[in-house]
Amino acid sequence: MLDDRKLAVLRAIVQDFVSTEEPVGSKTLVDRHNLGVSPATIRNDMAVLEEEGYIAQPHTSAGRVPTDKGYRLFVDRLGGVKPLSPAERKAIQQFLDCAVNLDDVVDRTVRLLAQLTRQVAVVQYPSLSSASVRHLELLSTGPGRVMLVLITDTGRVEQRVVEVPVVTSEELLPDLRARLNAVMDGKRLAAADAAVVELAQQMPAPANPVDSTVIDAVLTSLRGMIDDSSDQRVVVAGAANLTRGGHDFSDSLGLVLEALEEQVVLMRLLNEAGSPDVSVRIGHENSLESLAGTSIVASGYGHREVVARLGVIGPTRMDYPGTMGAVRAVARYVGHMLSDEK
Amino acid sequence: MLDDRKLAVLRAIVQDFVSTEEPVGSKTLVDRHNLGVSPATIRNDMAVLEEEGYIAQPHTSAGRVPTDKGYRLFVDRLGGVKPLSPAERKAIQQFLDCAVNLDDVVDRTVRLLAQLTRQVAVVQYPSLSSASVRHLELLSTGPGRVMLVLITDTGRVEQRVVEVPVVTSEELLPDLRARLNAVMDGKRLAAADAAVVELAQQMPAPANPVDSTVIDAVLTSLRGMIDDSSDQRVVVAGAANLTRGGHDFSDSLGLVLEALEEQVVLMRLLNEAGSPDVSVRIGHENSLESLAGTSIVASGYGHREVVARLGVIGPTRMDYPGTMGAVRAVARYVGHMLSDEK
DNA sequence: ATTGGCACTCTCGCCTGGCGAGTGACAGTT
DNA sequence: AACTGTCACTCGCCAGGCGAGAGTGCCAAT
Repeated sequence: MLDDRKLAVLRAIVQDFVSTEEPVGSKTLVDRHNLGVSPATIRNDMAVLEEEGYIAQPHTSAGRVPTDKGYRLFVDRLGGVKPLSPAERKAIQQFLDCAVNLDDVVDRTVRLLAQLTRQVAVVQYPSLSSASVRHLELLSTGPGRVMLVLITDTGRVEQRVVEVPVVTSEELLPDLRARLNAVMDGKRLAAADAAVVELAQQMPAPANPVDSTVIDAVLTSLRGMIDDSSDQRVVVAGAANLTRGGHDFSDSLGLVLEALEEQVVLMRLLNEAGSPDVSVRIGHENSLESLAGTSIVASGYGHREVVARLGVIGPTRMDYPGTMGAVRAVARYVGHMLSDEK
Repeated sequence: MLDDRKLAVLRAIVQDFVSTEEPVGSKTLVDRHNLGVSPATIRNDMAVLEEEGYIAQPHTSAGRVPTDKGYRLFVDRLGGVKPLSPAERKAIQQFLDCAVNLDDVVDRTVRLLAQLTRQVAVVQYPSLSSASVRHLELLSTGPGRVMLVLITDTGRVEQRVVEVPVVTSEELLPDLRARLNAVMDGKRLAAADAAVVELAQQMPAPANPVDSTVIDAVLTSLRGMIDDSSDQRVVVAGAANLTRGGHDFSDSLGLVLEALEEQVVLMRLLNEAGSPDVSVRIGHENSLESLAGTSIVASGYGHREVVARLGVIGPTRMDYPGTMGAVRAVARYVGHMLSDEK
């Protein structure tokens, strides 16, 4: 149905349209790429491609433009992934190596990705639920107040303050802390929650009845914290890049900006393609109406297993090979990062 | 020089222009506001106002538009501050009361402010340097690794991991922690830094020579953390609001978005007007070239003293009284919030 | 000081016609 | 059977011209 030349034509159309941002006609096509045939032949091929729905013309007697379906074919079979230059790789490494914090890692990653791809970058924090507990700390931060600090092996720190009824006895908190760490340490968060429940039942009845309510308060808050912090965070950078380039979707720009501020929406978009490797969703393929004109290139990242996802959002007319290369490279480096830095 | 009527005319021009977004002429002016005079009189007044630089016309024979100077006069002497409706106040309170975290407070505040003013909201985290130390925790998170967790009375938590040469002796960390807390507790961060230095000198020479390097590593990292974390963070929300309204500065939109992603820039903008109360910077009054078309309404917030600032950024053509009212109200509520919640 | 009238100057929207890019169809060539 | 050259045709885009409308500045009158 589609012979090699037709595929070559489609590839050429995509490449030209991406770089010039203008509908591309048969003449300019043969001029720029040296396909060994005449414009007329190309026109016939283009007619077929249009019939099959891979390209379309914005209006009669304008050049052709790839459709979502056309981009999809391009990404799957024609474009490939363009690896980064050694210089770029080095720059990535140097930039990320300076990070001291988990926050810092994420922050640098998202900026880097935005700059590298010149598009909007989105990075999800390493999920807590797939992380395991490294330490739990209980601090008395004032009369009647206890602060819980939970530290995971991905370097994330979560804190919460609990109001407890009264001043507790001296040894209560250290004791509770020791017990909790004993059962939670090294466990996955989901498992840790179960461990807390179990511990609550096995706890010896405390000497002081007030202590019992304190323990109760702390444990419920802790469970709340575990539960609550599985809703993950994402950070965004490079929104200004949306204004670059032919303001082809200038009216939908507001809608896109709105979507970028909705954590849950971004989360869903990132996770829609579950593949741990780099994946692409083009135009209408993603579920959000307001993002019909945009594509999302995403990838999981992590050390041994995928702990979260990152990606970029840009117009469907984007440089897929380059973007995919950048996303893949950054995802890998961040993965390494997480293994040794924290 | 400017009699009462001329001021009234200026006020009317500002109000009309803000609501209609179109240059306002003498006729429509007398129609909408019932100044008891004829258009011709208004024209004379407008000529004077223009001569003085309070208004300008985009082109001959179009209506008049307020200049930055005109807005300034309006804000200082004519507009006043429009208090929020009781319903709005209640909504603010309810929305903010749900916050559990410092992060949560800031997050909710910035969203609230964006929604209330329908503009871009900016909230600065309570500064660490004006905060005081509530607790310092040292945790061993693995062989050769120590995590520092610093908690301030504003509820902020800062952490950092230190690589130490070898496994430390059992009592070293608890001992060090006790000493550090003893000298730092309750101190302002700036003072705490000095206290750490002093402590370093007074420390008895440890039994084990390796311990000495550990102590060194921890203390330098701690000082780095104190120093480092005085660079504050800001969060932004409502960027989508920039696209609302007549795309009068559509070309500069990209520049504004870029500015919004630069933490340092935002910080400077917020702090430019040092007044603890609500302050306004109009158009070219703020130092950034790319924000020439925008105004910034900001205010300090905090419980007893100003711990940080918040504000909104919008087009110079904005509803100043309403915006100022919203900013003031939110700043106050967040102040209350900080006093008791954390 | 205020007013009504009048001439003037702009911008904006609309229509127009010419231009050029690009196509589809068809007949000719290899 | 596939490719090529050609030609008529269709549109969108870009001045240029025209009229309407809005608003001003000035001046004489009250």
